[in-house]
Formats: sequence, structure tokens, C-alpha cells
Amino acid sequence: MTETLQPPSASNGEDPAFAAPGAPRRYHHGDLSRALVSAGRRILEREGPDALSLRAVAREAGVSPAAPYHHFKDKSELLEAVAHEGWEELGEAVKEARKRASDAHVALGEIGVAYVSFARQHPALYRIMYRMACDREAMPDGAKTQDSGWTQVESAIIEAGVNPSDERAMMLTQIAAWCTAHGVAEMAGFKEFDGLKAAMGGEQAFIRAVFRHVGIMSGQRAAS
Amino acid sequence: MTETLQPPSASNGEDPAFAAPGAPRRYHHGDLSRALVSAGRRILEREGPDALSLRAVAREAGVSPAAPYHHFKDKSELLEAVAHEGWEELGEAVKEARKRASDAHVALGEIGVAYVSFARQHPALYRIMYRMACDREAMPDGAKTQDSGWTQVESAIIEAGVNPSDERAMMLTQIAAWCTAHGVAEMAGFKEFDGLKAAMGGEQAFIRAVFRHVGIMSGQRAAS
DNA sequence: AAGATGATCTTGACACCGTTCAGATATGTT
DNA sequence: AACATATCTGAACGGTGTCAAGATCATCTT
Repeated sequence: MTETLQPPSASNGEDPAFAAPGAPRRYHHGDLSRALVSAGRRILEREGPDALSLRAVAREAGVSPAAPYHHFKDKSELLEAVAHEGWEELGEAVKEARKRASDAHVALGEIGVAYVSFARQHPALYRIMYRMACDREAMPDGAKTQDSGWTQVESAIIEAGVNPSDERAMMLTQIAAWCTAHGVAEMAGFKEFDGLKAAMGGEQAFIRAVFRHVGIMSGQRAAS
Repeated sequence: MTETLQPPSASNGEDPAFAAPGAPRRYHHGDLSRALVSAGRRILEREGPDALSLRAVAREAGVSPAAPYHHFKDKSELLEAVAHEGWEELGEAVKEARKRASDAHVALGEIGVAYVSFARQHPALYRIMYRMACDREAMPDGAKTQDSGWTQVESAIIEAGVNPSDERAMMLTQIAAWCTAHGVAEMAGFKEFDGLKAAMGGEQAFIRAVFRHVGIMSGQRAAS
């Protein structure tokens, strides 16, 4: 703990996200709350979710263990911020997937693949994202409004043929889609499927194939 | 730490699972590893997964914090044992659901509902079960052999019309079923759906409805 | 029967964790 | 220049997983 006495903003010298480009390190840290979130994400990608302690985040940002408490009331509030960033990025990936889909009939499937691909590219982040969503009472502000991922899926469902005025069917389809995507996202990481994934020529092909077989749970015939 | 000096087997005096009925408390504890697993499960049901620390389990079993290390090399090895017990019970629930299903064509759906129901009845336990399964390299011994849940699903898939000699299709259907069930199991606990669940007359009805809408991800038409 | 053996449990310690609080320090305002 | 406020540090508390050393007890050997 002796070398912590350096100027607080020394550990993020080259990152332009922390202070305005021209501003000459204005202040104790500059913009700690943003720095903490990005430090948390860096730890997540580098060392996994178990290494994501509040102290480690503070260490990574170059501040004392108590500093985060001036910007977040809790550890979970910090994680919530990290997760929020993740959900926004996932939302954009979903949006682009929908744009890419030529036929409206397959758009939902493409969205599902995009969802799972994101989760697989950022497994530690996704874990946190989902964990925070689990314990939440309701969806966060701005999740259903605007052009969020949720709304994208909603539109895709309508285009897939569900009657938009049937609120219950809309909701149930939305939920079913999310359930499926989440289930595939988590289980696609299982190591016991590595052999199958390799035999199918990559994880992407594996994911698509699993989606194609999902209908059987609803009593439909097996997919070809 | 002063009242810990009581005889070690004092805290489980009336529980018949720890020592053979006639045996007069044979030994230091009797059968600590089993006692630890059941203590862990008790904590899980009573206080949730976050309260499940190794020390708390030891406390609940009436032994010192280091005692578990003579029976499990790790905390995670203890959790694995707890999870194993859970998977076995879930397997039995699945088995009974399959027996209950009249038509082979709906057996898979019934299995799914049974899976989710179990997860919802033991949410904390299921969380641990799934977490341990995630980090596992392969399925534990005896999961695929004998009449386990996995094998039950396998048979149900065959009866649902998948060609049993097509190994890949069998595997993919199995995985898709598990993904779906897991996704529904976790998301059925979301508080944001409480309103919908109530409007549908209970969680059971909600679960069935979600399963019915799952096929849309594979490009099928919306369910009625 | 007595002593050796090895498994089982306790004690005490270590590093790390989340969290709090009093005090130091820099910023913004008057 | 002096005050007020936001921000950060240092030290502490109770909790955690884990380990090494010692105590205790069932069982095996002689």
C-alpha cells in the first residue's frame, strides 16, 4: 500500500474517456464514476466475474477502497451500472441483427442469434447483466421506451404475425423469446458441448441449430 | 466462541439422518459429510443462496469452520454435493411427469413444466445446481447412464419423433429442450411478470403458456 | 490389554472482502 | 481570503475461504 500515494489520476493516463480531452486533470480524479464502471468492465473481461470485487475495481481505477461509496451507494449499484452498459450494447446488436434480416419471418431468429453471440463474446459481462436483471423489481427506466432491444423484439414479433392488440400473446411471445435466448446463451458456454460445436464447424452454426430445434418443446414436430 | 465447546454432536440431537437410530453417537460427529450437505440445503431454503457460506454450513452442523475440509477439498466441492442431491430429485420429478403424460406427443412439454416447477419450488437450490453445472467440464458420473432425468428426456424425444440413429439431431433436441426449460425456469421468477402470472390464474398456467409460445424462435407460426 | 496409527475435529492465523466513519484535501462560492 | 461542499484517504469492524499445527478419539496391531 505504499505506492498508492501517487497522484490519483496516474493510472489512466491515456484513456480519453475519463477527462475531457483538453481539460488538464481538473480534479481529484476527473470523473471517477465513469472510470469505475470501465475499470469494472476491464476486470470482468480480464479475470472473470469472481474477481470483480469492489476493492479490485477501486484498485484498478487507482483510488482507495472507500472512494466508490461517494458515487454508488452499494457494490450492487456499481454492478448495476456495468450491467446497464452491457444491456445497451446488446440492444444495439439486436437492432442491427433485425436490420440485417431480409425476411420478417426469420428476423426473430436472427435476433436470437445476435443475442446469444453477444453473450458468448462477453460471457462474464453477460453473467453480471443477467444476475442484476434477476433481482430487479421491474425493468429499468428507458428499457421499453425508445428504440431499445425490447422494443425491437416487440416489432419483430408483430411482423412475425402475432396480433399486436392481443396484449397477452404479445407479452408471452416476448417472454418466450427471451427465455429461449437466455437459455441458449448460457448453455452454449458449457464445455461438454465443445465436441459437438467443433463437429458442426463453429459455435455460430451450433447456436443456429439449437434454435432450430427449440420448437419441439411446444409440441411441434422436430425440425429438419 | 465460548459456547462452541459443547459436545460436537449436540446440535443435531433429534435428526435421524445423521446417525443410525440405535447407535449411541458413535464418534466425533457421526457422519459429518452428509450432515454438512443437509445443513447446506437447510440454509439454502431458509436464507437463500447468498447466505450459503462454508462457515455458515459448519456453524449449522455444529462444527468448526475448518472441519468441512476433511470431507470436501473446497467450498465448491461441498456445493457440488448439494447440487448433486438437487439434480437427483429433479430427475425423479421429470420421471414422474413423463409417466403422467398420456400422449407421447406432449410428454416433452410435461417434462418441461415439471422441470420449471421444481426450479420454482426450490429457487435457491436450483440456482446453485445450475451454477455448478455451468462450471463443470462434463456431466457428472451417472447422469446419462441409468434412468436419470437426461435419459428420460432422451426417450421422450425419441417418442416425439426424432430419429434415434441421428445422433446429432438427438443431441441438439436434447440441448434445445434443456435451454428452454432453464430459460423459463429462471425467468419465471422475475418479479416484473407477477402481474401477468396473477392475471393468468397462477404460475403453473403462466409456465405452460410460455412453453406454448416458445416455437416462434424457430420460425414457426405463433401458437394459438 | 496396551500402545501405535490414522482419521477427524479445533484453534489460531492469514489475506481478502464489503462497509463505515472520522479526518484530510481539493473545488467552488461568497 | 475565508468558508462550505464535494471528493478522497486511512483505519477499522465483522465476515469470508483456506491452511498449518495441535488435540482427540476409533480402530488396528501386537
